[in-house]
Amino acid sequence: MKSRQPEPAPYHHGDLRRALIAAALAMVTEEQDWTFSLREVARRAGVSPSAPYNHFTDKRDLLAEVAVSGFQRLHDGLATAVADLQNPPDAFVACLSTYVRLGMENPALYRLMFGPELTAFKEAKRPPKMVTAGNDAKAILSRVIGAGARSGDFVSLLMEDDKLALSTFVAWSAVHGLTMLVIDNLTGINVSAQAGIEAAIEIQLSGLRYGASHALDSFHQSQRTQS
Amino acid sequence: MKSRQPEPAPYHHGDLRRALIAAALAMVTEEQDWTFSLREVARRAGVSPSAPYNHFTDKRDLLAEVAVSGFQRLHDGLATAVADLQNPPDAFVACLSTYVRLGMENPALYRLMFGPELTAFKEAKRPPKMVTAGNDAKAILSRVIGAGARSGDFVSLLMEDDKLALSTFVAWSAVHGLTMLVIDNLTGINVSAQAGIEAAIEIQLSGLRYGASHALDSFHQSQRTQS
DNA sequence: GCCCAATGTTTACAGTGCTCATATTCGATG
DNA sequence: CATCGAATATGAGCACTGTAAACATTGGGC
Repeated sequence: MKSRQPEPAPYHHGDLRRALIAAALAMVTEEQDWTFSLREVARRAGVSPSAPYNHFTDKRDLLAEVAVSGFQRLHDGLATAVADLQNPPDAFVACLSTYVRLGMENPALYRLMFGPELTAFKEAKRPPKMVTAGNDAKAILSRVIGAGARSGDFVSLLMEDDKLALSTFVAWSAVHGLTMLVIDNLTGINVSAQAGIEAAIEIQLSGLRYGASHALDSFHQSQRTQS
Repeated sequence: MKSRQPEPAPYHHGDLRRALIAAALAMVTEEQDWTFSLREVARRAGVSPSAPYNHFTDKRDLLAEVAVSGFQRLHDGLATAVADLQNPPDAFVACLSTYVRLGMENPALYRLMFGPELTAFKEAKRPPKMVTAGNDAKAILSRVIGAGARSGDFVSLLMEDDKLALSTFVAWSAVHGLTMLVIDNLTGINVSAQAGIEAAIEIQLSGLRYGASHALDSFHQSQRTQS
């Protein structure tokens, strides 16, 4: 009996690669865990246990692709968050809070993106796709900080490229650690997490406004002496 | 031959529990990975594959114990780092840089301590031993910040308990994120990592000195209105 | 129409975490 | 000192895993 639907599930699935990534992403999201078996992903996509090996070398390879879509989601979220904000400090705050919010919405995906499974074990290099996807997201934050420097909201020192990169790195690492501690329930403060998060973001903002000058300057010097 | 240590002689084939923890810790350190099999740990300790189950309910349970010793190592490292420093800002910087250094020295152990495997998957609660071990380490940082507030090096607002807790949380999350990005090779800055780390720490210090006032104040307000 | 490469299936293997019944030993008790 | 129970170690075994290899089925270019 022929199916009336356009896809009669033939021998060749058609677009298996994408289907497997989608299935794995869904499973990570639903179970908040990626210890499921590759066989189960295949089952969910309706193919045999070893079919995925035609499209991915590893289970890791599949999960890396899931992580890439996580980075894309992060990038898009940040982009829309700052789209309508002309004021750089506002955009900066929006950036950071969006970042934390996305992490809280799907902790397992966030952990997959930054966790050790795909990151830095042994000699295994982190898949380049993940690197560029992450850089794309980070670039948004960097642009916001740069705009703030030019507008005079942040210290003007940040207009220099290397200082901007350093400052972005610092802000990124701060919000990264913040997100990690929050989704790992390690805040250790007995107040509304939201209030704590907002305060933490404010402190980062203060750093860009006033406090960073001395630190960036000493960085400048250390770079000269060390070369 | 009686053991010289005060520890009462354990049981019949040796002190297996401790031996297994030590073996696992050594393997994590050597291989920078904890995907080894529980059977291999047992092999290394010279016992049968299922012997560990008399002392640990899970492989996770064993790894949790390894993480606990990691936290103890962190605690001891921080304690000795700040031991001889009377000046709070110096102690603060020593704290943070020691933290990052320890993380870099044994990335796999650090990732095990904070990683998702033992942390927050599903309903599995993080082992209480790990929680207290982590809190012990954090307490050192908190004491340093408190001392700085009383000495006048940091904003005096931090003498209040809740502000101190929040501020500790912020500093902790910042250095946590910093360490993570560094050991994951995600810094994205093309300068000496050491210089970047020092600058990042300086920026955190600036926050405590000057910039935190406004943020902590708004936190104060938000806490009142939300309660 | 035919052939090849791409894609999917089946079978198989070594290794895993973990359970359970069994064997061994230790330390307290009679 | 003999004995007994609890603690501890062993071995076989189960369900499952990731992955490889040989085979089957297809679609697109000649």
